[in-house]
Amino acid sequence: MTAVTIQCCAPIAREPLAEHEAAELAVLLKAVADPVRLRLLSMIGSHAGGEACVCDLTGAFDLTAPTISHHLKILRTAGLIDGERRGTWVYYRIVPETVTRLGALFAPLADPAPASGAPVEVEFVST
Amino acid sequence: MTAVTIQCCAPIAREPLAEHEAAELAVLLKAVADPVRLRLLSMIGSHAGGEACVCDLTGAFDLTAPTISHHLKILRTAGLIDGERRGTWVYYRIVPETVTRLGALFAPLADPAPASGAPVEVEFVST
DNA sequence: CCCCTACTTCGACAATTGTCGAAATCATAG
DNA sequence: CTATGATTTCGACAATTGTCGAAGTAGGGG
Repeated sequence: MTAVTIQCCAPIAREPLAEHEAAELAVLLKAVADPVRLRLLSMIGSHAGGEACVCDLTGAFDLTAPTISHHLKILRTAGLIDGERRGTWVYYRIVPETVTRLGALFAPLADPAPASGAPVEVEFVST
Repeated sequence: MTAVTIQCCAPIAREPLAEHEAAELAVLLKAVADPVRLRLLSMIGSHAGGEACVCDLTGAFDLTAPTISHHLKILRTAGLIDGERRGTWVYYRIVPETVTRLGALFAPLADPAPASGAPVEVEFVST
């Protein structure tokens, strides 16, 4: 099952999110909004070779295999990771595009007009 | 105003998240992982003057005032917005440090790992 | 072939969450 | 002081979610 690759939405504080954009993003965010899944994601991403098999992951948790599998499925469905079976083991790796998209959503809030594709600089507005 | 950067946690794919870090971040992410709250956040952030009163927000939803208030409370408790009462109305504004912190979590993943398997290509998806 | 290990799917259950209506609080106007 | 409008708190309820054990699929080795 391969996931949807959606791309949309300027940084969250730039302009009001449309209803359907918000709904889409919420699915993605719900997928990361869990301690177990956050750790799974970071374990997979930082694992040597950029991938980890389920057997590398389950040991780190006090949870049963079905539960870990359930969380991995949610991450996969959201398009955050991608799994591949090689022989006995199933290997997961991060889908960088999706993670990057999340990063862009919460990009530093700047004044509404850096115009071109130039990098955005952080600027805090003082009250 | 000084640009405070709250630090916790390198980008998610950099190193395994500690259990308590994951728990903490999950609270923050749960706060944004809802369509209504995402829209609230973006409406507040992109509103003229950088702030919006509750009365500016409720009209955009098909929800009752108590429900909007509930969502605002969750955002506030998570440290994503800050509210201030001025006369009859309550004004909310974004707390940029917290939003920035989320952005840093999903910062573009650099070189994932010492080549041991297939390399991961980092691609930037822009809107 | 049968078994064993790795992983996923299924069905059930308790805990959490989003929503509402009713009632409370808070500030201004009369 | 009372009335009115803006917002929050409270209590209840249905829907969603995280977890488990049991059973299913897939691959490798005797």
